[in-house]
Amino acid sequence: MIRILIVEDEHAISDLLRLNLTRSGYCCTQVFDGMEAADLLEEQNFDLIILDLMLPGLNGFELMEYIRFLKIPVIILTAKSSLDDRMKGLTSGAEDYMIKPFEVVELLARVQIVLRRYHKEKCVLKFGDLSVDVENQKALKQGKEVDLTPKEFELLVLLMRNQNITLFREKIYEEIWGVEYPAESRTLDLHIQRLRKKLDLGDRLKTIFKVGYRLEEAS
Amino acid sequence: MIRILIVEDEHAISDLLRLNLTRSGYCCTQVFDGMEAADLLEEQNFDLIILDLMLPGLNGFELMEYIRFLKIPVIILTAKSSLDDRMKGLTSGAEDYMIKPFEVVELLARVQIVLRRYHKEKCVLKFGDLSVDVENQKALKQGKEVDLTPKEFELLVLLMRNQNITLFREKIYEEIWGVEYPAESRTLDLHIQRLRKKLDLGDRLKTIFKVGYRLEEAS
DNA sequence: CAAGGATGTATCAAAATTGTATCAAAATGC
DNA sequence: GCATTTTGATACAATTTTGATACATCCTTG
Repeated sequence: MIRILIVEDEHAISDLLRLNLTRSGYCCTQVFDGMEAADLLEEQNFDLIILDLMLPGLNGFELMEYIRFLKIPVIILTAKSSLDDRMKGLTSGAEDYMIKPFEVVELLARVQIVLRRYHKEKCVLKFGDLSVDVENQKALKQGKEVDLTPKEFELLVLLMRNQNITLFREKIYEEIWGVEYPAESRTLDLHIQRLRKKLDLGDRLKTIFKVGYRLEEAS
Repeated sequence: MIRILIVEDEHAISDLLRLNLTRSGYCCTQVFDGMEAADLLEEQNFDLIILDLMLPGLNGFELMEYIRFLKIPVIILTAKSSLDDRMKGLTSGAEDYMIKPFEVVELLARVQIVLRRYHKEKCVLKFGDLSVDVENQKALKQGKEVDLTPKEFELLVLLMRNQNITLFREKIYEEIWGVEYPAESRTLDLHIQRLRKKLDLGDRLKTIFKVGYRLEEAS
């Protein structure tokens, strides 16, 4: 799920944004001044920020500095008049900007390209303290990279894509090894063990006796 | 010198563009219909194209298809009315668009970000104690120049432009050697080794077993 | 609860992949 | 044309991955 933070003091505009972005499948959080934004950014992670430069409380540009440090892409909203602001906004690290009043379709389009540019739409799978960047063949546990072999990685991705779903041994074997499951082989069990060990999965990677395996949060 | 192709049938607008872009130090070429544009693209190379979608002769979208094939970034110009066109333009591969009538300052800003995104502007890449001046084919380690051969340099630039991103062997090979990766070739490995040695990259240039390589700060 | 099948675990060797050294061909400069 | 540099090939070493085996342990069923 892609998370967008809307930093805008005019409630009408903020709600308009939220409505449309939510409808497009994004997960939105609204804040109405710069301090709130800074606080929230401390504790939560966002994929994109939509920022009105004319904010009460904190100066928009100071906030930009902080956001740049976090490396989160920003689309700036700015009043029609001030071209100077626009230039400043761009050079201070914004990914894009829109001039108020703006067309909603245009906003959605810009959100889309900014996200594409940041490869955020490419999927990062999450499960508890694990996150798996499929594109980059990276598995992170609590933010730290864990070295996985290609087979282990494939298996993990398969499991993560099917959280809370029981995967049959035969199904897994065919997906990963591409051939039918040789009944006596212990290969699959082995790789499951290796994943459990490397990622400390314990019984969050459940064994379904005689059937297969399932990844689910410990209850 | 950065070369921009302006494809616009209204002479007044075309000239306005040329005037401002030239003043900003870009090298501009003007054409006034799609056929001319296609012909010129056959024989010359450009860094950016500014394209009016409403063209006589060739359909703008057909031209887009061709441009996408050339991998040249495009900023689309479109009449205020047609929002549909804008959407189509974006999805057919444009990097950005502007609605006529537009502010010249805004255009310059967009040209700037699109070029930056495409790494066409003069840039010095940095990674730890390395900095690479792409224009001048110079690689510096702790400020001191390191002699790299052309192939080594190309490879380094590719890696530096994709820090923290896993580059697949096939992808690297195609980028640098321009042909499909011959499965048994050890050439790529060799050049990686040479870079590691010359630049003392150790395992900051990570091997992703069976997948490729990735440049990232040691954790 | 005991038997028997299924899974967990440790160890090891084969296979695959990558690292390294050396050398010759190709390109470049003088 | 010759010397030098760059590039890629080859052979072999080192490393990593993978699957097999053996045995321990666990689960299910009667």
